[in-house]
Amino acid sequence: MRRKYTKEDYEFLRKLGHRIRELREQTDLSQAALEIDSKMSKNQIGRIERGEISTSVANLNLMAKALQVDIQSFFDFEE
Amino acid sequence: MRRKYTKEDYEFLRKLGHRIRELREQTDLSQAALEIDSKMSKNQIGRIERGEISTSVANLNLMAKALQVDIQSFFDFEE
DNA sequence: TTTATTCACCACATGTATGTGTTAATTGAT
DNA sequence: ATCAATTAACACATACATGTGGTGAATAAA
Repeated sequence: MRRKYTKEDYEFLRKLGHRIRELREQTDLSQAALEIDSKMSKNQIGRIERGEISTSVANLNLMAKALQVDIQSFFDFEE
Repeated sequence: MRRKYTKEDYEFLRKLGHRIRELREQTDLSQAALEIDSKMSKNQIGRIERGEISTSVANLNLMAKALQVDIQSFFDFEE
C-alpha cells in the first residue's frame, strides 16, 4: 500500500507547479505548444502546474528540455 | 496509452540513480536506514538508484530531506 | 567455517500517473 | 457584445510506480 501525500507534499507540489508555469510563460509557450514539444499531454501539464499530481523525474526532464531550461531551475522557489 | 521510455530517458534515470546513491553513501546511510528516514521502501530506493524506474518528485523531495541535501544536487551530474 | 550486513532481484496486489476525449470556464482582443 | 485562444475539469482505460514479503548473492568480520 502506498504512502498517502501529506499537506507538506501537496504544498511542495503546489510550489513546484507554480514555478513550472512561471517558466513556461516566460518562454511564451501555451500548454498546447508545450504538449507538442515535450510529448506530454496538455491535460497532464495542467494537472502538474496546478499541483494536483506528483509527476515523474523523466517527465520533468522532458519539460526542461522543451522549455530549454535547466531542470534544477524548476526547484528555484522559496523553501 | 502512456509514452514509452526512450534510451535517453533511461540514460537520464541511470545517471540520476547513480548520483542519488553517491549522495546517500556520502551520508553514510544504508538503503535500510534511508528507508526509515524517507518513509520509502528500501526496495524502491534500490530500483531508483539502479535507474530502473522514474520516481516522482514528491519522493525526490522525501529523499532530499532524509539525506539533508538540496533536491537540486540530485541533478548535479554531467549531462 | 559461521554470522551479520548490505544489496540485488523476484512475484504479487494495489494505488496513482498518464493519455484520450470531451465539455465548461476563463481570458483577451476587437 | 462576439470571437478566438487558452485553460480547467471531468470520466475512463491502462501502464507504471510503490510497498510487501521473500530469496539469494556478495562482502566483511569473527
